[in-house]
Amino acid sequence: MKLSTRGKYALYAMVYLAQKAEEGPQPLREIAQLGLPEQYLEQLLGSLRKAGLVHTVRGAQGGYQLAKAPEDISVGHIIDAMEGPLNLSECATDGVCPRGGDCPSRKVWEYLTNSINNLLYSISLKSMLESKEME
Amino acid sequence: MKLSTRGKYALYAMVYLAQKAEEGPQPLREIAQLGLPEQYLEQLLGSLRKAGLVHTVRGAQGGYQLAKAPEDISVGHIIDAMEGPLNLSECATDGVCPRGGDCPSRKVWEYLTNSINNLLYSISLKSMLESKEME
DNA sequence: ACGAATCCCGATTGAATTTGTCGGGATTAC
DNA sequence: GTAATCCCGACAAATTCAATCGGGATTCGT
Repeated sequence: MKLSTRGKYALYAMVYLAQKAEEGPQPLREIAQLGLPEQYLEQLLGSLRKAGLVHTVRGAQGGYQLAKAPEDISVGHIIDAMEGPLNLSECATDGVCPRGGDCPSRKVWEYLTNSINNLLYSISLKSMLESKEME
Repeated sequence: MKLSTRGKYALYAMVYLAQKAEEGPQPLREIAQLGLPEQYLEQLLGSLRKAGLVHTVRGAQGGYQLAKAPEDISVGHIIDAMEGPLNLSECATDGVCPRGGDCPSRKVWEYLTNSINNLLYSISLKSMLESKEME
């Protein structure tokens, strides 16, 4: 199981923005210096904006900045915005499982989905920068 | 983030085998009654065999059975066998990250990988059948 | 020894998804 | 007005996933 580059790049970008949170809008060009393909990154930032995680300033001297405080943005928010809600098995959500509601696998999907989401949402950009909560 | 059908089907099959653990080898045909494409499932069972999770009996009256007790096989073993080791970001393992070792994202990948693996390996087929450990 | 029931396995195909690129339009600072 | 930016939909390439195909190898029962 692997994360897509969408989620990965987006997290890199968001960490960058968190670091520069006090310095006004950061242009795409700058952020892409992290080693990310510029035009692709632009798309990703678009998704982050639509998800309400970044705020953009258009025009010259414009750029991207966090829409909320770093402690209010979690890895979960970011991954969600980039890849859609974590969904290990449709069976766990859709309810279109041919098996009954007592299917042992379904319970595992639900349990895992919840657990992983808790994990993801418990790590904020701020805690990342402080390297906290990660032992 | 989504699980591939490889992992999903394999878990269904393994749960089935765990249920029939006392009844001798189960032919592919039987297992596929779960609603899984037969020839595809055959491939998957091949991977499970190579990973040492199932044991096969060839020839007429042959079939598949668990290679170990249901309490000794975890969801983690199965997912691993089907999708390779959980690897959210190569950066966390390869060490080929252009960023330094103090990259905040890298720590998150490592932390998440460990946490999720712990989760996965803590759920055995046996506990699944008993619906334990899942609240 | 034979036939039926099985597993084994590599090759191939088709679809979907991912990872980008391209080109031009809209907005704003200076 | 011009340069610096963001915005956005369409396109293309590469990769991965899901599944099928065709035949080979093993073993049971008789």
